[in-house]
Amino acid sequence: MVMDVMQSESSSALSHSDIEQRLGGKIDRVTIYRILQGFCDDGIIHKIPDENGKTYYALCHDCSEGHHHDSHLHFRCVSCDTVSCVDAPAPISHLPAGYSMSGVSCLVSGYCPNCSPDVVE
Amino acid sequence: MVMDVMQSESSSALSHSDIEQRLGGKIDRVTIYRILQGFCDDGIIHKIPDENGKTYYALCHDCSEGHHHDSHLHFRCVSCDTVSCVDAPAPISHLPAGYSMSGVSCLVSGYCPNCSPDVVE
DNA sequence: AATATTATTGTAACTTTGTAGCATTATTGA
DNA sequence: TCAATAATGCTACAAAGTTACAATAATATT
Repeated sequence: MVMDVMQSESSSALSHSDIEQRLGGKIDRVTIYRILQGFCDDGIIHKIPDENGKTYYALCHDCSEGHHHDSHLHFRCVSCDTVSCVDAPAPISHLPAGYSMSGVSCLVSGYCPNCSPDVVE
Repeated sequence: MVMDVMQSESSSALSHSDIEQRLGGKIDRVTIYRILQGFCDDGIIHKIPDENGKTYYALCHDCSEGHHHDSHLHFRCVSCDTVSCVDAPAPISHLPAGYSMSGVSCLVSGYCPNCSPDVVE
């Protein structure tokens, strides 16, 4: 059921309370946490903390069994205020000497295609 | 006093509770929040949410009055578990068509120079 | 089929983080 | 000195997670 909710809104990431609301109390708060935790462990969904520490969860179309990339972009639209996965490569060019990289989590803010000034015209 | 604490540990970012501890109860919890908030507004420190939504605060050496860059890297060392600012440029190369960017917050995980396998040898 | 075992869920309590409101104390200015 | 403004402390509150344990459901075993 949790997966259904997430797929129904596949383009944007949902917070725990979003999911809870959409399930209308049919599944307990704690159970939802556990299920999301499980999905994360299995690499089925991404956990995305925003600038204020609020966390969102999103399915990733690119990520399937075996092929899971942790280091890709997440995007928050400052207009429609949705968070989503963006199909873009790991963005780090090079780090200063001495640093090695094992993962990246990156949240970009701006206008999404729907809310982009061009489109709104 | 809050600034003193942050400068004394200038290389790594501190959480609110870190700061609270180091002040040993001399300043109230809420006041610390307010001071950190103020520093953030003034662009003196950075607010850095980690992968788990826990937020850290860090001085940035590069950022001074007037010259404040929001879009730069933060780094968490998976070994010594410290969070810090990294002197690297805004890392986003290019976004898919339709997206526009106004800000980036990026947290890289890996080994810091101190904990790097080479150094530990 | 009946029972034991294991995994999932629900429930309540608790911790942590952050915020809001208001009284109290410092600071500044006239 | 005394009013006005700002900064601090304190209490209470809300939201987000976690933990522990009881209750249900699902599997397995005989």
